[in-house]
Amino acid sequence: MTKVKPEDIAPRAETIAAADRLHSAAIHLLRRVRKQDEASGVGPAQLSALSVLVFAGPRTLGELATAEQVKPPTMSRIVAGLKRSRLIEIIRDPGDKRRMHIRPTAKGTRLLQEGRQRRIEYLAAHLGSLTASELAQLGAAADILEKLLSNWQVSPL
Amino acid sequence: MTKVKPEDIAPRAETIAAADRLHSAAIHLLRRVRKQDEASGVGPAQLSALSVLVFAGPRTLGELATAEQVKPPTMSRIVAGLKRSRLIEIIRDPGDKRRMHIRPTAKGTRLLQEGRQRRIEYLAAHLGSLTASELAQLGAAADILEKLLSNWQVSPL
DNA sequence: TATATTAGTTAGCATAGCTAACTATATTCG
DNA sequence: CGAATATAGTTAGCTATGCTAACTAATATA
Repeated sequence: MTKVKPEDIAPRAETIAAADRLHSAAIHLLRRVRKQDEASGVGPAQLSALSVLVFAGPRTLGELATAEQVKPPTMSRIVAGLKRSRLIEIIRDPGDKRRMHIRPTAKGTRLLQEGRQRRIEYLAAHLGSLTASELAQLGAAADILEKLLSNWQVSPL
Repeated sequence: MTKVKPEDIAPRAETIAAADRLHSAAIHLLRRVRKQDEASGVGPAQLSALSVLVFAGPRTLGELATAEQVKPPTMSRIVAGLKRSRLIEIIRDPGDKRRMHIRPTAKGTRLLQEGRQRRIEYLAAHLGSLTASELAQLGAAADILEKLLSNWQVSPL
């Protein structure tokens, strides 16, 4: 009864197949939904960062970069774009002048929620053709994935 | 007994919730997996186009653009990059000199399969912490999604 | 206080998306 | 047949998003 770590287990055929199909489905799903987001006139990276700010609250630039799995210079430019469009505002940290706290403006919050609305309606219109059981399965899968992703340690390079 | 089209149905709360969680899970999953693909030294758009060529067979540039939901100039550049890296080769159509048939080289096929291997091992190592039941649910969800996506009519603009 | 660390920016490069305008080839129609 | 039209792909030029390297400014530490 030897104990093995996940990384040591040679993936079984079903695992491989599930991983592959999941990957493919995720790519194709996002391609479709992404098109809806274009209507907002804001790029995907900006939209995603804004979404963090709206749903998880204000963050510093570094925190946002970490949350979005992006390097600071990249986030710096994303934030600059959001600021130019007046979707966020920057509050200087009173205690540490190097830091900036970034938070959505009312306009930013509105834009994000409208986008969400649009995306949801689009997706839901298509999910509507599924049976209740299928829909439930998708919801369950999403939950399993999110749970999995939340303790998914990114190996330090 | 009035008949309604999917787009006319106001999405129910569960549908909205499922759509949202699905979208979020897909985004986060792909962010992780994408990192693995970087090891190939080929960008995501090139990798995705190459994958079509390897798994669905040779295609013209226009067909590839359609398959990848991208405009012809974009695909033109993606193909140029793949050619520069000698991952594909171009065969001129004998009957119509405007057309090009694009097919993977042995190197291209190898690179794609190695990438798939790497991605699968990575994903599978993490999926391995799931129970058999959870894994089965993910696989089922992927199938439902792919089925849904395959008859997902993109509304003509 | 001098040094090191941390937060964020700037510059410069590559990929990827778009539209508009182009070339070259095929097709259609008078 | 030949002119007009349609189709396949390319080129040029814009934006957005990713990176690394090198920088500034501020804070923390020795």
